[in-house]
Amino acid sequence: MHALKVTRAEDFPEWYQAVVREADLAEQSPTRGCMIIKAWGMGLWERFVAEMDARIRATGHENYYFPLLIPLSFFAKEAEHVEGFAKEMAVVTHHRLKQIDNELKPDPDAELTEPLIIRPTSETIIGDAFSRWIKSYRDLPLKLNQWANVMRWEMRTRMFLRTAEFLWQEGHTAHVDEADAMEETMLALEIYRSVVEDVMAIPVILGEKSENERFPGAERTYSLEAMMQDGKALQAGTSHYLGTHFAEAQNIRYQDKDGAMQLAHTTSWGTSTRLIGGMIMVHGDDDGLRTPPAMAPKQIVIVPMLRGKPEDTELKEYCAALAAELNKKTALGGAVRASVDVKDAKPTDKRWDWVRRGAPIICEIGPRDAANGQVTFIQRTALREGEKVKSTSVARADFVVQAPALLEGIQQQLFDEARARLEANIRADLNTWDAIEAYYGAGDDESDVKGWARVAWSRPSGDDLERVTERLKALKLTIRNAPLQQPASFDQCVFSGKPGVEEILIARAY
RNA sequence: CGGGGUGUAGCUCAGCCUGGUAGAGCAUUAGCUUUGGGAGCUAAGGGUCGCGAGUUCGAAUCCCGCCGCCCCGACCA
Repeated sequence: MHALKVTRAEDFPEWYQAVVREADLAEQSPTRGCMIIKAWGMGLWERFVAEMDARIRATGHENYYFPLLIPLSFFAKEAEHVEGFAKEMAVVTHHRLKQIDNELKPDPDAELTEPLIIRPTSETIIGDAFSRWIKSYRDLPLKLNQWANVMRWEMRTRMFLRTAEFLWQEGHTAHVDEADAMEETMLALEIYRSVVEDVMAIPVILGEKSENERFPGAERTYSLEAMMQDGKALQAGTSHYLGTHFAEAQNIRYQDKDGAMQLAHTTSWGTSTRLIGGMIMVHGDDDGLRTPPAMAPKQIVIVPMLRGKPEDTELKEYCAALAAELNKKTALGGAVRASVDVKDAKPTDKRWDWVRRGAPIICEIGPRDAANGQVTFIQRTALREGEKVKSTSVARADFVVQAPALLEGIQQQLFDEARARLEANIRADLNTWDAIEAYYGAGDDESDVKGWARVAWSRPSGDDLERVTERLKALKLTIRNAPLQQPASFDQCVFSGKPGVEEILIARAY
């Protein structure tokens, strides 16, 4: 018997929805395509923010805040950028409501002279500020970051993975030249790798996006690609070298040491609440989420087995003291996060609530444990032994000493499991188009996992690239990225038979 | 935005074909029993059946329109 009614094997999308709901992560809101992020889900996001923000600051960036609303005219400046976002922008046109025919409607007399766009990303308004702030080479590099909500009017939304409104972090920087800006682009990618792999325990492959998958207005786009348990890829973060495109469009110029005017080279990079969805699909099991300890808002949850009897008081004290002792310990680079679940609910219900949320360690302390000075716990990543829930009892002092190593072990275990899955599901032997078609085209049974393929190609451009993506689309495949780590020599291009110049990852994707 | 599905109690769903003003299980509340582990018995509360218009003496049920959600597609840093 599992804690969720749907298993991954039965129906992966249904299972995903069940985890979001049952683990108390988020729920659908009355506003179309938007979600209410609940305490455990928000706690995960806050852990992400803490870890990401620390790394962004440590590398010389500072946080700013720009407006939610952007003048429409700002978007008209960078042609590709507008084209990329025009179809999904929410527009504010009025500043007042009025009762008309018994209905509240925008007041026709209160139309804005210039409509405002709810930001889908902030390149334009930040670029505008850059153009005023940057005058001299001494003003560069300018490295800033913003934590914000953005809105993109998506046709098809999915909790965390693609919502109309989402929370994210967007870094924006300006540099004297390409070399400096490229260094920054790769630095951002490394910051992302560190948080996604070391904190979220999600193994990723870093690489460059193909021409057709680039951010609108970017010169080069790099991504982190993660593999979900159904074999699909999820873009876990992107970093863009914008060249001088935005500098030209928005007049971001500086005077160099010789007094000559130069265009700044800019970058932008972002990660979002989408990663929470990725974490669910990488680490979840049929009992709910398995939260990596470094991400868990509560790493150790203590459930006292209260019986409504006099000894309850002593039991509560024992548990509170245990939590306090654990909180003095250090694990995964920070203080251990342990707390007692004092909610007035049945202990077994509380246990399963925490199992579904994926608390790494759940302690269940009864009067006998308190009397014997011991701790009985279950480990989320080793929940069952056969059909039964596996619990372990150890002396309290030993548990406190071992807890940090236990948490670190769970963190490592989750990462190793995910990495083994990633490596096992990348085919490197599909070196002809026929082989690709045979593999991905055959028996479209949704239940068998079809992972990624790593293939050589001749890096076509323009119409040739268009034809390649059409062929891939027929198999529901997309080009994910060209991994940074490339072999010394290449097979023939699987699409054209020409000499290969690069290897790319192709996969079905979210 | 196209195709398919779906919307009935907090949750999972039955009822709809063959109209007669609402059901089950779980959850909730109360009482009793139980107590090293997703307890048992008894009782109670809870729904303008997604929204709107229509046919009808009468609509959860039939007709029309709209909306949300889920899946596939298109689209998508």
